[in-house]
Amino acid sequence: MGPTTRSRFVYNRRGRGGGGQCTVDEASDDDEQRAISSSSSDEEADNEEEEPEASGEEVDDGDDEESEGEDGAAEPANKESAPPPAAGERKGGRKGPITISLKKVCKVCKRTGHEAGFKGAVYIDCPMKPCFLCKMPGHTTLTCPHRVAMEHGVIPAPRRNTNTSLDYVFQSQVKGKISMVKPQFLVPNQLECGNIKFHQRRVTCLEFHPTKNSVLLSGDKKGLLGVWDYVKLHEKITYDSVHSCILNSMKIDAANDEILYTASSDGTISCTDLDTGIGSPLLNLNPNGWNGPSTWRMIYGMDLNTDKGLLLVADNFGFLYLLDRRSKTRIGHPVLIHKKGSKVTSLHCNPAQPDVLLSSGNDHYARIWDTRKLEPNSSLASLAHGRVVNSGYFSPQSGNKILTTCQDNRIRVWDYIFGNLQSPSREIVHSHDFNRHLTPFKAEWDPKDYTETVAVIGRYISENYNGVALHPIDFIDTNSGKLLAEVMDPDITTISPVNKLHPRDDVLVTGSSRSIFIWKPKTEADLTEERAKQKAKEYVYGSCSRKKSNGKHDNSSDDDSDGSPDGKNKKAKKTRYTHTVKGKGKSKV
DNA sequence: ACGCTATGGCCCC
DNA sequence: TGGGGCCCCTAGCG
Repeated sequence: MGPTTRSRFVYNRRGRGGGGQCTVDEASDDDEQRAISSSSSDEEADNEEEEPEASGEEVDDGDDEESEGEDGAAEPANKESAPPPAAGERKGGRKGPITISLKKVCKVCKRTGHEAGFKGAVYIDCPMKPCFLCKMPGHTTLTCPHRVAMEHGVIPAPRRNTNTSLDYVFQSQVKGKISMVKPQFLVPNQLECGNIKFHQRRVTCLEFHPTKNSVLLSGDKKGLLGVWDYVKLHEKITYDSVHSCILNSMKIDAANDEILYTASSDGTISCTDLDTGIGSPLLNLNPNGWNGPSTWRMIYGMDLNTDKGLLLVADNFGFLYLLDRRSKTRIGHPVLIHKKGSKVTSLHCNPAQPDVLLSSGNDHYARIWDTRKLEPNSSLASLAHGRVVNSGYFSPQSGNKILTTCQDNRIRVWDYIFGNLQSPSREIVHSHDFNRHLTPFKAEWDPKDYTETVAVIGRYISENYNGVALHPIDFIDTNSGKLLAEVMDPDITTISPVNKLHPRDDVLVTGSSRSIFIWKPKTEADLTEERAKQKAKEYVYGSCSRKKSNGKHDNSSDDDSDGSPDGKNKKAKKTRYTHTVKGKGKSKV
């Protein structure tokens, strides 16, 4: 029981706002936090308590759902989805054959005759728009060929143990070798420590300390930098004066691990001594202050060439700057590496050959450079993308592969950088398009996976998970495009664009809105409890199902956002979105 | 319960 | 080539 309880730190499921989420500051002792956390049975209790409040409508609810069918204007309690006339009917004169379908107005395109938007936890695409997932016209997400079912969820299949001779052979000969070949891949899918929420704005970057196992660095949109220990949560330092706006990137050299480099949209690079807390500016691209957006320089991409002691930095006008780490001086002139005036979104030095640099940009390209011979138009390769490239990374071990995330909802993989780079080896359709309000999604390699296969990335499009719209974090096999795991928790209803895997441990850290979450793999005990919980739930549904449907508030996270569309946790079938691979040379999707 | 707003990217003129 | 407007499966605040 312990572990799962642990995952529910958010205990203000009743009163919004007043309930007081458990922030790290307030309750420093994590054991106490565990004690307060609510178990699943509490949840049920809450639900039932809430029901009487809305009981009058609840009854209607049930009836309507039945009379109108699944797709129609069901979920009338959902204020938005119910068109005004229908709502009126319902309020006053109960059910009846409410088939006033005439005035269906689409919330997306504002035209009549159809409806789009959330129906409970399911989002209905507007048929006038291209597919939200693959961006091609002619169909919607529901019928998108890239929407395929995932075979296995995050919960592993039950262990086979038949004690036959075959099993014996398998255990003694085959299995031993398999684990030699590839260590078991453990998905950190269990919330380990609750809602860590000291950032006041959305989290924009996260980084594990390269040598101290439980030390984590986090940055937000305001420029706040947090250095903290996720085992001893009270050990936390925040720096609010290092940067004045979006903290875009952080780097620590493992060989010199007390110095932290940070890059920000305020146009500066700063280095902070983590021992003394003293910071000093390394670069300021806006020495003359604010003169309007057309001149203000922002820094997004940054990386370290540890061999040469170089810091590589790129701005939103397409220029790359080289800095000598020690003398803190610029080397040479800025070099235009992407279309003039376009943002360079990320930089990555090849782990095997640090002189080789990968840059990604708003000009729809990722480019490979030799930093020893930098000139405009001297890139070793230009990798074309459909839209803005959010990030590009060499594979963490050999540096032979490239993984990019592009706003055309595709993750691209190049298997061999010395081969033909004309087109990617694979394109994996995956929902990570974003609007300006979110931190860009970036698919990142699992640094522990020396087969250089697994990547992690948050998902934009929501999925109906037991009646709640959630945005999972996806683990993707970049060789096959298969979804290995989707990580989510009913308490996290916000989108999780920032994800980082621990360099050594099976730990995932997620930045979702203002909150940070730590995930670890599920233990046997977790699984057992989960099954029990599920069983209990089934029982409740079975015995008093009709009344169960509302509970709009019961799942709201601390964020208390209305990012969760109303009425989303109606009971509804689980639908899954996933992704598919497009092999080289296959017809255009 | 609203309504506002971030300084995103794209399209169009 | 540059500015204005438009589009949103956002989130949090007043």
